[in-house]
Amino acid sequence: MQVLSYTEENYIKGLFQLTIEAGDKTEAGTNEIASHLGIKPASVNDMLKKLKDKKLIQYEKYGKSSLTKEGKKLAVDIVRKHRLWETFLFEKLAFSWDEVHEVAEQLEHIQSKKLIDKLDQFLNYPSADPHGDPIPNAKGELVIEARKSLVTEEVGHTCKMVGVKDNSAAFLQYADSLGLAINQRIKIKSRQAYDDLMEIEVKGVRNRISPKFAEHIIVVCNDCNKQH
Amino acid sequence: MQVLSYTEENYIKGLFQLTIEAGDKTEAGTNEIASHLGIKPASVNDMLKKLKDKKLIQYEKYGKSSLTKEGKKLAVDIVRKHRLWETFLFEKLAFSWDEVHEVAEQLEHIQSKKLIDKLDQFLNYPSADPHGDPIPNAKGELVIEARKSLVTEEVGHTCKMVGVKDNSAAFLQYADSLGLAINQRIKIKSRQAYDDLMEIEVKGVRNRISPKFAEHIIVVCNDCNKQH
DNA sequence: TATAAATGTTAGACTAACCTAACAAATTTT
DNA sequence: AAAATTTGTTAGGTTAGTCTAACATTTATA
Ligand SMILES: [Mn+2]
Ligand SMILES: [Mn+2]
Ligand SMILES: [Mn+2]
Ligand SMILES: [Mn+2]
Repeated sequence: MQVLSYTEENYIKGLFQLTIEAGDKTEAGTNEIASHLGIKPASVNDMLKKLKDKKLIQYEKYGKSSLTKEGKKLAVDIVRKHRLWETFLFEKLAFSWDEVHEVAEQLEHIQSKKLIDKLDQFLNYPSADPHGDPIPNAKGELVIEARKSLVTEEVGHTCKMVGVKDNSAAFLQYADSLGLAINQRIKIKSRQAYDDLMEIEVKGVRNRISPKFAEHIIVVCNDCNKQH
Repeated sequence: MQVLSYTEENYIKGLFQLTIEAGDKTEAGTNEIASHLGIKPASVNDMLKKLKDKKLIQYEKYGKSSLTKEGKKLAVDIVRKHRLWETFLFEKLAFSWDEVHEVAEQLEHIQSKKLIDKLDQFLNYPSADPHGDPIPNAKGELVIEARKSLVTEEVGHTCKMVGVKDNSAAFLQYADSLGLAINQRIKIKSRQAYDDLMEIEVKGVRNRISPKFAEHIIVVCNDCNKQH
């Protein structure tokens, strides 16, 4: 397994997030990758050629890009490191939910297999990071449960929050203020037909939230599964 | 306080090690810095000009280099991070003595004041790393005790090991095999006049060691201090 | 003190990772 | 199907950090 540069790692991880992890797509375009990484399309184009040469992605001129098996393996490994570090920061160093991501962006690039395996052990092999995202195991296996967005949840159902789609501090702080956290139960009380505002109940407290906000809360719902 | 690149940090740290930390010098030459960092003198020369522009070092053409106050502050901070991470790896993740340095070389460059302060707290504000080297506090204060090399120790004295001067795995493993570790008491039994081999006693076991080896073991000695 | 050796500098080149500006292809809209 | 828009590529530059080869200065030695 080849060793990538800091920058190459970020491209591979970005492509993973845009395809496999997004769930609904298997490939991503040059401009899309560029805006995701905050880099100009011309620069991305250069890197795509390089990653193709290294057999980490599939790419043809004017076509979309996708990870090869090897590329995916490397990407999952970076995601594993990122989430284990976030868990460490949250659980052991008392970082708050919205502070862990930025530091993990740096820590995810530390190269030491032993370090990450020992960290995993130290944290008692966690299955999810502080945002509820699943942590791949040492073999690179990623268990993706049946998840959905809160915005699609039905009135009357009670679901459990398992993650977020937005990691910005603004979003996370807003979520906090509503009592929302990983593993928090959420009951959908009503949905206003006119503007789609949802009324939710969290720890006995009711609040109304926008579809834009609800869109970014990921939940699992037993009620949905029952009456499938 | 300016933010340095990964590379600039390594130069500043290297110069710190060659001057202030070596104890016996206040400045270092271009070739000396080059061989310490494993970089060619021509490249070092470029960087010295750049660091001078940033007011981190004093340097004149054909002269030696030394850290400015600002440069020293930055260097001490990197050393603090390096040693806190080594302590973390050793104490919390069960890394062995000779494995921590390599990984800490990467971790020392992570940029987050909060991270390092929290780590310090998590480790209960340690004063020395696994090799016995002092850890600067959050204010950048570095307590340097009166230390000496084992090779200069007198026969009959009992001293305490507090550090090493060589961090290579070969050296550290050799030290381990002799029962040597931080805070380990060492008694000097004799010194052979012909070849300067020293006989030491560690945990009741006697061994003979070369001056080359003894040179790299750092000790503090109460017996020496008594008869000042 | 003249010469040799060691030390330090400069010039020119290279790579990785980025950029802007101009252009080309593909897709969408009219 | 033509035009407009979006998407992607190319050419040519820049910067940081490295190198080699040639040259200059300082220091040590004969
Ligand atoms: Mn994250
Ligand atoms: Mn990253
Ligand atoms: Mn070290
Ligand atoms: Mn370093």
